[in-house]
Amino acid sequence: MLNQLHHTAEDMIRHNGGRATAGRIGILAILLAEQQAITHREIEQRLPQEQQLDRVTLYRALEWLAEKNLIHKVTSDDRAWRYHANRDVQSHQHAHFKCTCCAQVICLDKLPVERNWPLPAGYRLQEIELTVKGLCANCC
Amino acid sequence: MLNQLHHTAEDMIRHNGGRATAGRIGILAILLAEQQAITHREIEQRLPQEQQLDRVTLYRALEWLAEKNLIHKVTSDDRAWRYHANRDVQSHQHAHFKCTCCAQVICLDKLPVERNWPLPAGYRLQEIELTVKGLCANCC
DNA sequence: CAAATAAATGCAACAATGTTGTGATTATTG
DNA sequence: CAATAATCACAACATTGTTGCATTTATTTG
Repeated sequence: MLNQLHHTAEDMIRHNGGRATAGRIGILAILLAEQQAITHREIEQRLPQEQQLDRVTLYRALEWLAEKNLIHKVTSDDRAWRYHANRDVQSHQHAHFKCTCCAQVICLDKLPVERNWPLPAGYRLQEIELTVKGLCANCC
Repeated sequence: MLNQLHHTAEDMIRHNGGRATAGRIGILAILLAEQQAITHREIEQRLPQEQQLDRVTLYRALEWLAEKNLIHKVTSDDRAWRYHANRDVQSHQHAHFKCTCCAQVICLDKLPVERNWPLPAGYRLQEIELTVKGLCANCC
């Protein structure tokens, strides 16, 4: 199963004209396997012992994956970015839930975010980031 | 005028049972004078030369002010918190605009945020944080 | 398949933001 | 004015992320 994801990951990377290195494939496979958005640290922990990457390499791989729209970054209030695979390329809406107790972050893809809010005159909207905070089922 | 704000600030602090120290009063007056949400660094810069505070003191004062609901923190994507005075105690809704060019953050208090979005079963909503990103009038 | 090369990696050093512990200082109270 | 509890300043540390550069590696080319 994880093997399957590695295959998928490799395809996604090659389709974007990038080198299919063990690091990138491993990272993307981990993100594909994960329902939640996870941190740099959590990705590191999920990488097999024999394939630990330098912190910088990890950051750069994530940057590259985000650039190619294979994953996206989620801003949080603990100043650690979390990452999540983009399963369906277009419809990512940046709506997330973060548990204030266990810090888990999940994607609320169904959440409709209106794009025509009134801004002050002369302002232009580019992107909406919406985070709902609360308690997850486990922490309730 | 700034004098007036100092007076207001001092009142707000005393009403919450805190010590009215020069630092706290100065910080709160600065935040009251500001339309935007500003960073730790920007607060430091606005403090008069003869009254510079230690970084830690500033952080702790901000923490205290936020605890007492006199100000609020705004999460951003550059992992620096921004602070803004709570003029009217109840109706703060955590809706903000951030310019992707100059990093300015303003409050969009008028923005209505619905509080009854569908969450997964067992999840409880506590707070909604919404940031609209785009270009401000100056940067357009 | 081997060599060439552009891309990716690892290491060291740095930067920014924020936190913790502790002894000194100060606003407030009586 | 003295007592005292709150606040402050300093030092040291933690976390997250970035930059520069020499080394390694995936891919391409002959």
